[in-house]
Parts: sequence; C-alpha cells; structure tokens
Amino acid sequence: MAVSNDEVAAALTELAELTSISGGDAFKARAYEKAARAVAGHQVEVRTLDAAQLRQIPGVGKAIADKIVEFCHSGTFPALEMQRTAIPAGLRQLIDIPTLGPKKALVLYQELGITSVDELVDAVQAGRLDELRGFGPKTAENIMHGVEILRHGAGRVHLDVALSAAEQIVEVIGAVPGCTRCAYAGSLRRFRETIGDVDVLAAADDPKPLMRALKAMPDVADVIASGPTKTSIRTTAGLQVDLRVVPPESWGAAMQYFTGSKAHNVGVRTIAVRAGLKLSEYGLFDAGTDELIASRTEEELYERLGLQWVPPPMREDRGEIAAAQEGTVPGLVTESDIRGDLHTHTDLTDGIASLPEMVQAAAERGYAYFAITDHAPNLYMQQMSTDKMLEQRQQVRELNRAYKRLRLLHGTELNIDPDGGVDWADDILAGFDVCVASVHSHFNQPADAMTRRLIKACENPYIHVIGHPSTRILGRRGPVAADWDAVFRAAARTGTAFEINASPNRLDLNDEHIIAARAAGVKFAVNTDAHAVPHLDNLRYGVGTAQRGWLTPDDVINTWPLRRLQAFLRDVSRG
DNA sequence: GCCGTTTTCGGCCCGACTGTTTTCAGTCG
Repeated sequence: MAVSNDEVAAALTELAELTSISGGDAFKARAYEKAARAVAGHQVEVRTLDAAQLRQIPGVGKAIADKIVEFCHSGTFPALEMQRTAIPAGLRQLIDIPTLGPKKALVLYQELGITSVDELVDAVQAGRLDELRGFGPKTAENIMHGVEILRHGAGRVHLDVALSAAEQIVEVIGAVPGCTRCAYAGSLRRFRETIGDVDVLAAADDPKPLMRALKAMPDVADVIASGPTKTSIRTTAGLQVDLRVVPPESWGAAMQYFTGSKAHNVGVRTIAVRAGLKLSEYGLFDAGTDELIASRTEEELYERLGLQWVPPPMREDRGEIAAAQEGTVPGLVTESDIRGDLHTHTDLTDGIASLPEMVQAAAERGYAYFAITDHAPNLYMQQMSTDKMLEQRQQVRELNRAYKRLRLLHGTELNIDPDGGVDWADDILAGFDVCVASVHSHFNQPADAMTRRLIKACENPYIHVIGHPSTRILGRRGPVAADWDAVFRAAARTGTAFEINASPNRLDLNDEHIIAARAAGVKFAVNTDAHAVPHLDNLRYGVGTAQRGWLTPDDVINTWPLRRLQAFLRDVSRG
C-alpha cells in the first residue's frame, strides 16, 4: 500500500502526542512533532526515500528515519505500538479539547481513570474534578465549552481530507470497464467547509463491477450497506463514502439531485412544479404524461426550467435561483484566474521550505507575482528581527533577477495587537511591497474592543490585507466576536482587502462573511498562507470558498494583472 | 530525538495569558 506523507506525519504526530500524554521527554515529543511537520511539508513522497535520504530532511535523524522506513513498510513501528499499548486510545482525544493539554489529560487519567471525552463529561457533571489539584470551576467550564466545540465538528472532516479520498475513489471507479462517468457530488462539490460524508456518483449500465471495485479498495475499513444502486463504506480514516450508480442517461439529473443542497433543490423543484413538470434524480418529466424532458446533463435541466446553470458552490438557496431566472449568475472566480499568492512563509520563521524553494514552486505554478510574508517580531516565538527581515529583502531582490516572468514582492505578516497597532514603525512598514496584518493573540476581547482593533488596522495606511480575519480554526477555535458590518465598512472606506485564507483548517473569511463584506464594497485576496511547498495547492479550497461567496475575478485583487495590483497597493498606502 | 565554526554534550522558537494559586503550572501562538 502506498503510504502518503500525510499518513507518515500523522503517525509521528500520534507518537508525539502519546509521548507527551504519558509524561515522556517533552523534547522528544517536540522532535517528533517537528519531524511530522517537515514530512507533511516535504515535496517528495517519503516512501520513495531510503533512510539516508530521509535524514536529509531537517528534523529527521537516524531514529526517526528508521521509524519512517518501518512505517512505510508495515504501517507501524515498535515505538508507536508500545505507546498505543500504554495509553488508552480515547485519552488522546482529550487533548483535542481546547484548553486541555497533555498534562491535564494525564492527571485526569491517573487520578480519575478517565479515558474518553464521554467519561470526562460525566466526571465534570458529577463534580469529580473539584477534588483535583489545579482543576477549579473555570477549568471545568472551559472543558465543557471545549467539548461543545469538538462535538460540533464531530463526524465531519475538513475539505482536504474528503477531497483526497473522493478523488482516489473517483479515479478507481472511473477506470472500471463499463463506467461512463464518475464524479463526486454532495457538499464536497459545493465546497462546504466541512464534509459529513462523501457522495460519489457513477454512470454505468451494470453497477455490479463498480460496487465490487469500491469494496475491494485497500482503505475500506467496513462495508456499511451494499445494494444494486448504492454502496456505503467507511474508510480506515473513519470517513463514510456513498457510491451511487445510475444509468448513463440519468447522469445530469442524478448529479443535480445529489449535489444539493436540499434547500436549493427544493427551490428548483418548485419552479418545475409551477411549470407543470416534476424533477427527480431520474430526470425532468412532464407531470401529466410522465414524458421524459431532460436528464443527461445538468445544463440541460436548468435550461429547460428557464434557469442559467448554477455553479455548485452557489447552490445554497441564498438567492442563486432568482439570479438564475434573471440571467444574472455571476462569472465566478476560478483557480486559473489567480495570478499570485500574497501570503506565504519560509523557514526564516515557521515555514518548512527555504525562500528559493518557495519561489521556485511559485514559478512552476506559473504565477505572475508572489509575496513572501514571514512573521514579524511581536510573534515572539518566531524570533524575527529587523535585521533578519532586511537581509531577507535583499535575498528577495536578488532572487527576483533570476525570474523573468515572476515578480517577487517582499512582504510581512504583521501582528495586530489588542489596541490595533502593529509591529514596526511607519518608516519600516513603508519599505514593504505588501503588508498582511493578522490577529494572533487576545482572541477573547469583547466585540466592541475587537471591532475597534480591526478598524484601526484597516485605517493603518501601510496595511494592505487583513489576514485570516475571524481567526477561527475549524473544529478547534471559534471566530472572534466583532461588529463585522462596521469592520467591513471601514475596510471598504480605506481600501483594505480581506483575506480568504485557503488553509482547509481555516477558510477564513467564510462564505457568509464574504457575502456581507462584498455587499459593503470590500475587495479580497485568496491566499494560501503556505508554510511549505505542498500548501500552495490549498489555493483550490480558498477559491471554492470565494465561489461560495459569489466572488468574481474583479473582487479578488490577486487575480488582477501586476500593474493593477501595484496601483491598489499604492492607493491603500496613501490611506 | 535532533543538532552543531562559540558545542558530539547540552542545549532545544519565547513570552503572555489563564486559572489556579499565594508563587506557578499549563496552554497557546
């Protein structure tokens, strides 16, 4: 079985977590974590490397290289198995609860025998934590709140996890003889921010070989149900995948039906009914005679209903049906419209790849411009300094000469402090081509203070883009509280763009905020916030989110030609 | 467990906040 870098990284992360929960050497745990990050961000598939080559990866030494080799060969290694035996599986889940770390988890296990989130909730409710040293009422409250956040996302996975599973399955099923079409549908096709289960649709006259192929896939943990038209499996990663096979002539109707959303389909069906028609997953029919009117393509269905075709990310019953009736569905921004990334990191701060590696990757993507925006001094852990920044700027300028079609921009990701100030004085800020500014601390400010803070950042003439504006981490941290309408008005007034952070853990701004911001007149930047070369591919999730917010290329500054972008950056600098 | 022209041993991104304490451990970015 072909082990991916992500799977290797997951094993090392698990070892790191189990090591810290069991009270093992904290530096050892950190070494595993660091290696996991390096493997996840490595450009080459590590399964193709031998131990000597693996040791070339920063943070991977002899011991970890051997573990990786063993893992690629057998799917595990002795140190991991030993920790798994020592630490109950459910205990590891506890540290996914925000504010609960390895030390507290270990106390809960040793003192109260707690080995799962459910047991922890019971213990909190029974007041059993009160007797523990270091666990006061506020801790109990934070735990309960953290569990709520955790459970809110339970059973759902992030877009990247769902998409890679779906693409693998589509490739396998699509290659089965007799399969004429295969694609994923459902919330994944709509690019919702988290995915409950993956819907894969295939067209074939005989579904049996397709069902067999799915059940035979190596990642299948169990088959939940299997019939002539539908098979449901659960992957080893715990993700449910439904495969539905339809006759080729029903393809369009089935795609439309299974893409959803339910609310969108209800709206479309209502239009059908009013026209004396009925729409199902089998096609569009005359309600009186049951005569088939259309079913082969989605485009055909929408057209016969007097509608423009609606891009899947817009199918959320947020006015897209009326737009389709009026012929005003916007020409959405696509991945190929993006001419450059305006928020990326290198190993000068917390990135994995070096400046030349990141730039080379940007050139290979065919970008017209690319901004390097490493962290600024006030994020202390990154140990950035003015000297290091200036030295990097020099390197950027020199590197720029080597690339004819790629324009490098030297930028930074500033920290918006609680009062809305940022790291450097104006004369330093003026030296950057582009400044992203983000909130990295004091997430719990009251809404009025946070609103003032963000507005002040917008009003800073040197700040071009507000990075990951709500600061949420999916399944881990909610958005900050703010009067977003007031913030968006300020951004529109000052010409400050808002980021759509494409990391599948963030997707920030989200669709609803994008719609509100656009209505206020805000411009956007779809950025990856890449900390490694593979992260540049996350762009698609940001573009999908932008599409859910109905954005066109004109709304997104990093689709613009360099000159227009530079004019925008100059304008905002003038304030 | 990793790493190295101030080190092959002894360091290891550093500071702030929170909640618990009554001087600090744990968590986070």
